[in-house]
Amino acid sequence: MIAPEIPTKTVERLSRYRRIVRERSDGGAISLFSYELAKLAGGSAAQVRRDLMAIGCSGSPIYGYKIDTLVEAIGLAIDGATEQRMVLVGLGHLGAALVDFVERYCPKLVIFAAFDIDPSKIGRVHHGVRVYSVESIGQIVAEQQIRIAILAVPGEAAQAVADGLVAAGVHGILNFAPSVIRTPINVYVEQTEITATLEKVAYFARHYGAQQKQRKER
Amino acid sequence: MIAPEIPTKTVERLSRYRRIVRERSDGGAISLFSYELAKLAGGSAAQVRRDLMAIGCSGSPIYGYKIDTLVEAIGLAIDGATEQRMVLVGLGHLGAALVDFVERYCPKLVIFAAFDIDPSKIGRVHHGVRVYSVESIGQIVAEQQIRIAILAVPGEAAQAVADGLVAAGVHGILNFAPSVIRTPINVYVEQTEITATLEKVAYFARHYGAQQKQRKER
DNA sequence: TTCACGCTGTGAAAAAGTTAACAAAGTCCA
DNA sequence: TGGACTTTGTTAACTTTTTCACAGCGTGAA
Repeated sequence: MIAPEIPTKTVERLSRYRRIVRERSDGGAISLFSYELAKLAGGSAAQVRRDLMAIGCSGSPIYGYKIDTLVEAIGLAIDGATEQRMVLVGLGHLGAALVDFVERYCPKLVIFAAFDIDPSKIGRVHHGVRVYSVESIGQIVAEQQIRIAILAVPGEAAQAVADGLVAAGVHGILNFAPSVIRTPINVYVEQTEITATLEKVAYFARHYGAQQKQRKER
Repeated sequence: MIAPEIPTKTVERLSRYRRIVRERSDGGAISLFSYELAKLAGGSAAQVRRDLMAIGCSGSPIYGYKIDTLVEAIGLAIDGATEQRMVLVGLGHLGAALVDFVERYCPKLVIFAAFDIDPSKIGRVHHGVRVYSVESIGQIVAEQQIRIAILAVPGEAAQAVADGLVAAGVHGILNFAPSVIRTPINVYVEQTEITATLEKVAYFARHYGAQQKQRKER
């Protein structure tokens, strides 16, 4: 299989589907229909089928989609062959929350190391993750050939840290800092705008008469 | 002015623009051009102009957009007339981080109260926010006529909490829990999928040869 | 065997979002 | 004064994403 080139939005939804069907599987289910998954994930049945089609996953008109086949296919499509190691920069409240998230919900992702400037945190181990000084970012990332980094630092520090990460060989950055970072074009950056998300919810909550987003499930 | 009905994506970007131009304004700038804002925000100049057009904000070919006009126009478009009060459910690491975020970057949003099940937190004040027992959610939300809620609870608890919030009159929910919640159609729900975002970055970092998303800013 | 049923897979249409491109307008400089 | 320059406001083209709609296919009932 070459590069399937899955659309951005589909990748996101596949991840959600996987989480949902895993839960379903714990409940004893063997298979489900597209409309069931759509209801659980908040989308339309056609979209579910199309997303699954994109990764070459097919179901039967009788049983729907087999859950274990589905989990496997999603894994094949979006996970790497091996587990992927990441580093986390900034172990404040947000960083700590992220460590828990990854540990709990992302079995194929591992936070290999965390970095902070607070001397009282450096050298300690938080949830199985060792904390280093930010000064050693370059060295550790390069040595360990880490390709993915999570930024949970204050906005002012984000660009400098990002520069160091890129220089050390990182290809993907998930940035939670409220400031847009600039990188070479071959680095994938996902900018998580918590502020913007909050303000968006406030806006649409005020305009709640006119729904967008809300799927017509039910 | 009636309901301007601004597109979802535009609302998000406007929020980002505002944050950026505010910073710029601290730096002494009076006005900027669309291409400058585009570069700072990671988009195209045409998009910036289109977004600003959507809120009836106009600039001059000579100065570009005046920063204070811009901030005011964005505020008029996406903020309410008065500051909006929210409640936060779940004061773990993530919740604590969110309190800081709102305080620091969202001057028009106030977290009025937080709720948790941990007795050691209840009754205390965290960053100016008083923590109550989750049992009092309904009462406080209804009494104070809170319309927006942030969910930072474990996935298992999300649906039950959401039901209570909706019953108490909430119109908008920002859900950080990794489980999709169901609500009546007149409630706006924003599902923040941290897990999915992480996996997406991992996926695209691996496929970094083929860029999407990355704007061609230099 | 034959029919009706319900769901999948998928092309085609529609909608949403983004980029390109250009007329209009103000300023500067000669 | 007039022409070159720069950037806005906006329309049109284009791309991406979502929805519609229906043929095809096992199954189970008759």
